[in-house]
Amino acid sequence: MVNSEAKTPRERYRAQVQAEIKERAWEQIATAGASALSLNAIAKQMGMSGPALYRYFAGRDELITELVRDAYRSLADTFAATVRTGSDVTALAHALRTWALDDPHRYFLVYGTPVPGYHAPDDITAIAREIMAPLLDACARLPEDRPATPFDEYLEEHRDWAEGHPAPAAVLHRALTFWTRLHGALSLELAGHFTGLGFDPARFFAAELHELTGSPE
Amino acid sequence: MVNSEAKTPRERYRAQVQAEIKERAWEQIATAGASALSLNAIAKQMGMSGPALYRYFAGRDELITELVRDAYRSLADTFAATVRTGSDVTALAHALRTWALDDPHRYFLVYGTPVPGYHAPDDITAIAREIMAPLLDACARLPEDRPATPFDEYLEEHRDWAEGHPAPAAVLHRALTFWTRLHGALSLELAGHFTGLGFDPARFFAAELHELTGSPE
DNA sequence: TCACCATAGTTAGAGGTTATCACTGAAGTT
DNA sequence: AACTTCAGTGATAACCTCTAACTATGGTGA
Repeated sequence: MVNSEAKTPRERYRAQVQAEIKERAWEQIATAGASALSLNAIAKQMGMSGPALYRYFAGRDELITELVRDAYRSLADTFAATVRTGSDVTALAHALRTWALDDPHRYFLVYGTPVPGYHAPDDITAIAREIMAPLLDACARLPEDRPATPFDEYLEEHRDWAEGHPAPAAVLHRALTFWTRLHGALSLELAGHFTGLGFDPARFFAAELHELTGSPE
Repeated sequence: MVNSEAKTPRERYRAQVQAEIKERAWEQIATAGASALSLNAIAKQMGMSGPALYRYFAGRDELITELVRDAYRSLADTFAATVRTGSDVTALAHALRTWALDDPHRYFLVYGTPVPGYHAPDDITAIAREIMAPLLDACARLPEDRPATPFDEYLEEHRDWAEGHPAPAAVLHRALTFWTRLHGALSLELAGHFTGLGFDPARFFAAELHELTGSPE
């Protein structure tokens, strides 16, 4: 998070303050959500006046964009670290769930309700695809024991997003459903739509995962 | 939406103003999202000063709660109307998608990122369950051609949320996955996570639906 | 018809926010 | 030692929510 490559003392100071701002911002987001993020409050917490923060971030939007970027980055790193241990798609799913439960607001910063005027910068969409890569790899290692569906064929002709990944369309399809189904279960759980329903969200998540991989529960 | 049952002229006027406030609020939400909803701006649009709105809503939170309630109500009515025509689970799914695409912000008001301090009143959770009923009915009419899973058995012992619905656990499971999977596909589509990926979200939605019902694509 | 009163809408203001501006003072550089 | 760069300041504008006190008006009971 902190750029320790900085040479001059000024750059190091700047990087450190910038990092502390982000840290406070994450605390605020974790407790009250992104919409309640207040530059003023952060400044006050850090013992300086409001406008001082504008030396470090052009405004609230830029700070949030930075946080969104960090959130994406964090998930991408988590996935990369998981796959580096030779883990399968199940481990990836649990890594996702752990990452999400670890800080639900961070999850919603990535996959939650979009801000209307906002469009993610290119480097963020690049990280989004970087997240996809380990998922595709893991899905490619799964046994292909399912009959090809019409959507598989369609996907074969619309596989731009795989960016040259050699996996067959059935694998792409599996990765896609992995993403959307686990997001469906996870986001509703995190948003509290399962509370009071009497069943354990973890078990439902596991059930969805098992149906995804085809392995017995 | 408008309470035309009002007796006195004052009540009718009041109901009408209240309805117009909500209408303007929906416009604002549609263009700038719920977080950008401004009572002041609504008042100015309606040609009156800010504090006047407090005669109609106790505050911003109450207005948003009302809008959330209306959104739930709208979805429940849409489902009820769909099921009244003797439609199956497929029609229900398309009704959901149409309803969501019709006003994405309304969808996110119901199923999107939760507001941190906010807890839905009882009558809203009641509508949420009211939404579940037609879905359970439709799923019960589907042929049961799948082997029972361990999660089915687990669900049999945790079926409080079905509220006395006679459907077997397999049906509950199906309704649950219907909900979460379609939400997963839909919410990612609405949030723009599929843009630039090259495939048609409608086709993916259809593919998920077909896998859900077991019918050929 | 007239007086009354409940209520819609007003202005003023407290306290919060983002953000810009001109300025000060200190740190690093030459 | 002089100079330049830049972090942080207070003042200010323009918003926001929400409260309080006041005015004006339309419906209603005597």
